[in-house]
Amino acid sequence: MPIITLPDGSTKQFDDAVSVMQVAESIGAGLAKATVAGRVNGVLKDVSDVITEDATLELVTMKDEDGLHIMRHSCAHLLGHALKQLYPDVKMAIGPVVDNGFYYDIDMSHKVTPEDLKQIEKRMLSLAKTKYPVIKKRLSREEANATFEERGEEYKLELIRDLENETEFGFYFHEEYVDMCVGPHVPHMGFIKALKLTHVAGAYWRGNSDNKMLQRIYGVAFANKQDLKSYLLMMEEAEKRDHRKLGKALDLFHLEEVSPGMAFWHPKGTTLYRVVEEYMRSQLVENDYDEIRTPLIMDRSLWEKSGHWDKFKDNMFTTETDNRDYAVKPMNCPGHIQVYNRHLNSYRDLPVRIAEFGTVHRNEPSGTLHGLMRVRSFTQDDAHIFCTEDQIKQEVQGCIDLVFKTYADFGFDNIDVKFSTRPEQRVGSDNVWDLAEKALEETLQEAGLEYKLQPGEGAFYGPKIEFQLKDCIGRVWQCGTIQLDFSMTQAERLNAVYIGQDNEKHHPVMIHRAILGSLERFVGILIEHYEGKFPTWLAPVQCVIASISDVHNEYVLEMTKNLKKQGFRVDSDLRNEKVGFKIREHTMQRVPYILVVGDQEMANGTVNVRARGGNNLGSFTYSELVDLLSNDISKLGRVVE
RNA sequence: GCCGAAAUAGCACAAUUGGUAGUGCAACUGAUUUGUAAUCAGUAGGUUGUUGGUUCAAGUCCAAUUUUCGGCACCA
Repeated sequence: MPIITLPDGSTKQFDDAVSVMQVAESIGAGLAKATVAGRVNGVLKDVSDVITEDATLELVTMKDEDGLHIMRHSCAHLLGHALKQLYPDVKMAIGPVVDNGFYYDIDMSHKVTPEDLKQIEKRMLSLAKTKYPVIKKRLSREEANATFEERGEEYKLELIRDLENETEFGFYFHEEYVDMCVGPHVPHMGFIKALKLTHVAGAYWRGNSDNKMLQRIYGVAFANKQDLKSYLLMMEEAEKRDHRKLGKALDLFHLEEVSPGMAFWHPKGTTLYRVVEEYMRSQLVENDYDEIRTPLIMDRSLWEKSGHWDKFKDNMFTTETDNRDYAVKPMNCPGHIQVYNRHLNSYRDLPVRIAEFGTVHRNEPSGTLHGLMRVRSFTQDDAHIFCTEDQIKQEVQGCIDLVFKTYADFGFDNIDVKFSTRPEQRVGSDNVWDLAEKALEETLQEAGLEYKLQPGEGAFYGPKIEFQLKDCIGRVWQCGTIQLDFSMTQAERLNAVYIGQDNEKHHPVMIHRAILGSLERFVGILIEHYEGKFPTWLAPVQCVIASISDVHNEYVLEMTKNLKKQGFRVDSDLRNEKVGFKIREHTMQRVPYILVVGDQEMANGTVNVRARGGNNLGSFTYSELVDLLSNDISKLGRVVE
């Protein structure tokens, strides 16, 4: 005699075991119709699942995030249903839910084209329209195997084989199509109203590159057509922010075949890049770092000692001369240890903070390159802190503070923090890893930061904290990183030492830390974050002074010269064009201020200021203009436009 | 690296079944002297990513290769 407690606290008593749907029906027909699934004692269940004992129950509808999730999962099954009808020889692998949609990995000889996607989508929608019921059954291992053997679903059979301890499997029957799933799923396909198959791509079976490559069909799905439409519109808008497009349109940088994955920075892009670098340099001074520069190319033996050669030799650029093998540096740390070791250090010197805008080259696999986000040549705002074990927490805390201050100055407040622990392939004893992981984790907790644990994702020499930002279409990129390293400084590696209070030699702990990470990537993210409408601080051109006709040119040139002398980035536009033409062009170039000079302005010794966005701010004298720009710049990226 | 797609003027894009490579913007020249998102006219610009093949004829078909795009695997 189960007593069901509903979210409002009310209870319902039933004489016998009762299904989620029966409870919904007992409340009302409308609710029953809208119910996708139930949350029984906090666990999602199908509407057909039976409750035998007292429980709390929440009915899940499409207004619920979980409802949407379930519908998307059912979309994957619907995709399977449609595919099997259109391509009977297709073999289904796995079909999970992802952000905004779902995918299904499939194996078949026919290569799915974008044209095919349209046909498959059409079939899915027409199947959904019939609102056929989804029937759930629990099958024994034998029945499950028999079902998939009959259908030649070799991937599903492998999945069953690997679920060694299970005796029963959840099966969902979609008319003639069958899929195995933990569920829950929609009670009938009428819940699927708005979906779109977006693209097809390759994906390895079980995410392992030794396995066969399957075809992965991606789709998005929403509760209704309106939501789907606004999502697609949002994606279109987001694509306009793409740093590769804006990089071209705003004349910031380009990439070309002669040097894949290595950017050619144009004058405007270089200005932007340099402002970012100068900002970081000012932070180094404020936080007691010493800036250094180390060679691009160093002897192979150094990389063998550091352990990089062993793990990354395939991804390193090498060169050879006078019978010596060299590697182009993929990291700055070995060079920094050479500088640390230039003299004997005392415990009194620690912590030693050594920083470099270090350009590194990594021969990344060709398929990974992506605009400025993933490149083969990039500059890290890199630093290494040599300290004692007692100083670790304080130093890591200092790095975390610097990360958040820096990101806020650049206008970012949405930052994901990840904590990555020991990987399988690593150097250093387990004792040392225990120590390092504990130190980082405790600092994170003391800082009160929310973070996600990534087991096994650490660097080969130590655990790391990562700071991630998102690009315009939701892809996540690692920027800042703090890594704790007890190994590199040891005698058998690069042998960094200091003389302790006890007059004995000790090896310091090394903290690897980058705030922006790769300057290239960070600039790429800035471009997308601001859609190229950089705050005045970062804008490659802060204002353009446009003459109305050539009688004003001399005045414009004089004003331009004066502003440049004050350190502002100013261009003049004296072209023989109408002012509307000039304004259009500089607006499209996203210049923060356009200063118009005509007879009036010349007579009054002013400029007319038009702000980006089209607001006319009126007439400004020279000193008023200087104030306007200076005030703007002093806010850095902490501005809301 | 793997799977799939793509590559045409500085940029954005056309080019029917294989049949003279075009348009817009930008550039250059001239006219125009302009008041807040495009003044008008003219000129020039290309071995269609590269290499090879099929064909009377290739931007178009085939092969190889490079790069880019979308994912996957990788990411010190």
